[in-house]
Amino acid sequence: MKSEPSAYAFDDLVRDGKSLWTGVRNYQARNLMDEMKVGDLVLFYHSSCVPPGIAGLARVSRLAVADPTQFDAESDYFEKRATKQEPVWRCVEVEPVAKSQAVLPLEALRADARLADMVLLQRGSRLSVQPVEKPAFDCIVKLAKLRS
DNA sequence: GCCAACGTTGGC
DNA sequence: GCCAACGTTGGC
Repeated sequence: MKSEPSAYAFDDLVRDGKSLWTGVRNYQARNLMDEMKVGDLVLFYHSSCVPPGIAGLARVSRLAVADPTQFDAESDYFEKRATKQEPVWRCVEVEPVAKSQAVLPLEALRADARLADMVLLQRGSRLSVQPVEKPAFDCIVKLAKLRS
């Protein structure tokens, strides 16, 4: 799951203890969150920063629920099509598990042949929630020295 | 249903 | 700041 650290960094999640992953406004990303189960592990990726990369490991602590920001007319994420009965956007809740010893930079991911098939590394991959195959996940956990 | 225009993402 | 890639919008 990607986040711009200037908006919400891994350390913010550590500080908060848990957080609803609000603001996702892409159907594919939403559908991926719908499939998540409590306990699923999440790589927390920092985007649009220097360096972009894996900042930590998190875990799904609550199944997808209606994203409350869609009902808030003051929010950037307001969705006028949404009603309480029929929400459009959902979000899971996540909690921190481990922080990367150092941010594992995108450049290092690209340099590792074992990760070549990752969605993240495909050309023009902009999805903010992406699936990660277990071999790639395990590889990154080792590279970033994340204990899970 | 097509597709051009537009806005956003995100690495560089 | 640039720009490629992608998703969405809306006219037709």
